Amino acid sequence: MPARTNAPHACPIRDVLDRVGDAWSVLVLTELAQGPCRFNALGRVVAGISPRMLAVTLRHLERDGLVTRTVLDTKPPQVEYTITARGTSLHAALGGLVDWAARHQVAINESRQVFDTKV
Amino acid sequence: MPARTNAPHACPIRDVLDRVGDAWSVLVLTELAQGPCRFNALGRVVAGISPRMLAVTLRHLERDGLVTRTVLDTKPPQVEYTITARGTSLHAALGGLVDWAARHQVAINESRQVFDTKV
DNA sequence: CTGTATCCATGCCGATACTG
DNA sequence: CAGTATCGGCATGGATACAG
Repeated sequence: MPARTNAPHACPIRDVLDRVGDAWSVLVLTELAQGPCRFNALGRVVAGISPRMLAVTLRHLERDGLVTRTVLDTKPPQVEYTITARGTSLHAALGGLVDWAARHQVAINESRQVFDTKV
Repeated sequence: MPARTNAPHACPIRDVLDRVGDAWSVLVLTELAQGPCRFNALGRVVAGISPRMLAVTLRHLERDGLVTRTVLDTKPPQVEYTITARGTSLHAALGGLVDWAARHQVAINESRQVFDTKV
């Protein structure tokens, strides 16, 4: 039962946590929270992401109704991704966690160092 | 750059999100939020977890100062795990996300069905 | 520009067996 | 009871090449 491979859980909340656990989803969502963005522009801002993972991530976010995908009939064609209200609310909910992380980050690193030197 | 394998990120928040993304960490932390628990008792409650992953997960949580490990000198020796204040606060912060998930879960599933039938 | 298809290295994690 | 050691399958995701 390894996280997101199988899902025999009765707990549907897992779906959402799995999305949050996905590194790229959070980064992309955070980026789109600042305004609409095109594919390659996202690829540049979210450093290190491959086209493949960017496409997969965007597809997931779109499937969950967190972002919308609109094709502009420019030449050459461009695609703009925009965060939805639902996506914005998730980003806000995520903010609570991020705040927690920011507040405890130093203490956690200290704990880790102590733990590592003891072992 | 797959999530938690490498970490060339300047973003330290990732560490925390990685922990949240780990399925077992959240489940174990949630369980311990209800009160102290011993190793095998946890193994029974967190259905499906292997001794290995339970040990790994608990060590991670302990390393981050989210739980404490106390050896009782009983016969046979038992080990009790207890959530710390820091762990409790993380669990609380997690609550915001869980609430969000609960509120949007139905709509998300609808979006997924729509998306899947369109493709 | 915006993706998709394929290949393959990496490493996670379940199973099993064993120790203090 | 509370773990650790080892093995191996398998999903994840990066690299590359290519298509619309």
